[in-house]
Amino acid sequence: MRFAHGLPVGRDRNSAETDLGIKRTSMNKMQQLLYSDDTPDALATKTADDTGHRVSVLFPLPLPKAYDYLCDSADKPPIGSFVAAPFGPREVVGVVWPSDDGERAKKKSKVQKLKSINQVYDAQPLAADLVDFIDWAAEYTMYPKGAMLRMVMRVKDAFEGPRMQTAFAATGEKPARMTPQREAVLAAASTAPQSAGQLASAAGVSEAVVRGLVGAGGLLKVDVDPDPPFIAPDLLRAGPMLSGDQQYAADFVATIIERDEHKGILIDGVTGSGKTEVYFAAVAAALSKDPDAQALILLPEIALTLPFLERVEERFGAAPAPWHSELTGAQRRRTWRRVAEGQARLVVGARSALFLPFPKLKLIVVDEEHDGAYKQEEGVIYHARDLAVARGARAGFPVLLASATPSLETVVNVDEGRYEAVGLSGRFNDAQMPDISLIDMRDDTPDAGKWLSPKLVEEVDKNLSVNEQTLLFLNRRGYAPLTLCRRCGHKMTAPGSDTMLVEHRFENRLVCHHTGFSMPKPSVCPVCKAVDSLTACGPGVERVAEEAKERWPNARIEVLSSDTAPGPQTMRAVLDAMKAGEIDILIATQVAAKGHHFPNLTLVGVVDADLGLAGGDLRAAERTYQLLSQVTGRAGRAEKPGRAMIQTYQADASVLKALASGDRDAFLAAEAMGRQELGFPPYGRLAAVMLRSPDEAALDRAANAMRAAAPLADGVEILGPARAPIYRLRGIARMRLLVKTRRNVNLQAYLIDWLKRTKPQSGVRITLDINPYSFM
DNA sequence: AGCACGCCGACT
DNA sequence: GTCGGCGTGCTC
Repeated sequence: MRFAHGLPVGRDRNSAETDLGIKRTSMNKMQQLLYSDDTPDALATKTADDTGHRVSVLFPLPLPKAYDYLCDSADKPPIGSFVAAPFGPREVVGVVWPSDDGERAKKKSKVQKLKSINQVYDAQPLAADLVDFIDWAAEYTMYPKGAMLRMVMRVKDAFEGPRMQTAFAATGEKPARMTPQREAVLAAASTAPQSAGQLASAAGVSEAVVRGLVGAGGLLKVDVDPDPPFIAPDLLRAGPMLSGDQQYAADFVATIIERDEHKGILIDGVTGSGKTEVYFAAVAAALSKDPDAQALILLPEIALTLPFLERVEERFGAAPAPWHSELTGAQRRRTWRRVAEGQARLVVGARSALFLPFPKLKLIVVDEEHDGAYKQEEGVIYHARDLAVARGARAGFPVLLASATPSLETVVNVDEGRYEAVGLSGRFNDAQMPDISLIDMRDDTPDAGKWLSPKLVEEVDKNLSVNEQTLLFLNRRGYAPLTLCRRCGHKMTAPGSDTMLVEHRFENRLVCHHTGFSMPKPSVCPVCKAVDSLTACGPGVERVAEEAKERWPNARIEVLSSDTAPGPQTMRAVLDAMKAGEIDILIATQVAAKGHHFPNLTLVGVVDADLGLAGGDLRAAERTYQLLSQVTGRAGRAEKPGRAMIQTYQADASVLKALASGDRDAFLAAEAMGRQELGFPPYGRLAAVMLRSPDEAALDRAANAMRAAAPLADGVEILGPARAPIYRLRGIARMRLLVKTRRNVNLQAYLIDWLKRTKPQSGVRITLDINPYSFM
């Protein structure tokens, strides 16, 4: 794929088809199903209104279908309404759902007594496109519909509307008897209504004074909404001047928004090329078009920082509604409610923001679309970028994917004409791309117990001598990734897990990065009892920092990783110090790779480029390219191009050669060819079937039985079962089967058929991961 | 997800 | 003889 910069690439095709399109399944028609063409097919969203006062209700529980209830036919709640209904021995809040016609037909033959709905909530019903999306996403990911609905309803009781809080507002009248205390309270209340406690503390008096003023007529009791509305984005506010490329891209996107149709659109441009301004313009266009329209900007969790929110505020004169894992309960409720009302028009959020109850979503932007953080790996497993595209395709609005290093999936979608693409060239302020070179560690070997090659050391020396900053990148937290007994060879692992304990020397502890387990570093080997025999093997950032401090005793050296000892504020402080030029050498994990601009950083050293290539899952090379391209891109500034040195023992690896030559498109083409030959995504479909059990023998039996039960089908290949790379985790053993199919096979239908033929084994749990990214 | 039903160990 | 462990199954 090559982009003529400023020109849209990709044949025009009207189809809103994505790779995610799947057919509704009908169990006994396997042949038809398995080889059906891929066009997505509208799921039934129409109301089967023939049955008067009967409604289906879906509960936010891991249940695959909705349940039928009676209701007063006079005020039958529309689809999407929140209702409370008796369910088993208790009452549960659910959502009125489209009834499944097939299910209904079955039931009509049976006499069935239905219970009645208890209550219909006053809240705005969920939008039809969200209901449709939940149905589709459940079918695609193979999770029960109710589990998907739970993603929408995770904010407890938010649909009940505001729990009004009592506040006191100044009436404007002064009671006859005034005191200094009363004056102070009235002064505090004159700005905005506040609670008795707030007024009392603002005035430095007791709450008795506040209550007294109510009786005396100076204050009035009012109910206030505890969730203040969001300030509307100012759509007329002028953004910065756009470059020619940016303007072209913005206009191109605006045309598609104007046409009100779905398109996946890749915004392709290096860091600093101004992708953000292009999609800000798109947001403005989408929101201007319709006064009720809403837009969502998705970011990988890690990029969702205060600086980004401030940038949005600067552009639109108002902070967006935020959505991420760090929000407090109250903040979460505020965003959820205001989004549901349509009041919050611009949301900036992490992947789960996709499940907010937008009544009129008209645009989704997926920034850093290649980022692995979009893949939810726990609970309901889904890929937010893929679901975002599917949501836009089904609801008929555009979805923008922005990246400097787009995923192969997206690039192939562009090449095959399913997505559009606009390219941005050049860096802001004419900053140059860094000069990247490889250091072959076989020729340029560091001394024993050291990790920096002579060449890299020499470059750092040069940089120090001209007072420019250096970033040494190593994607490994802690001091050493492996702790080994020199006498008996025992490797320290977490209890019940096949995970190595990582030494963290700041805290003098051994830590498991997978389970969270940690222990003080023992002085005796737990197996052979040898004293002081435990040895640190391999480097982490702390160890490289130790080496750097030894080598450059006069340089200002800092370590930065997600667990830099004293706490999260430290991270901010280190980043600020780096920006301010108060650090000469920063040794960091990937937390430093994203979204920070260090003006005096001119040298980036990648300590171990081979780290991400080990293990060899299908996306290892791609991820390495993306990560290292981002990290090395940190080097350089307007007046002076930066340089990056990549240490590797695999200097012939095509990924690294492509990085050094800057030929991204050649790398992608080679990578695509490799995937195509093997039939891996995006040229084939892949699903992981994971089995877990505390009982290893039972797990083995179950996995083999499952393999044996796999139906033969043309274009379907079963791989495994194989033990997970981390076989035991927290006392649970895990095995995996992979299903690889041709692209025209309905993978979900195959899996349903397979699972039907598999006897459930007691104590063995099965989870499915459609299009897996993690193979741990 | 809850919650009940149901079938095997250590207690009044 | 009961209290209670959590495996299995159901909820319109």
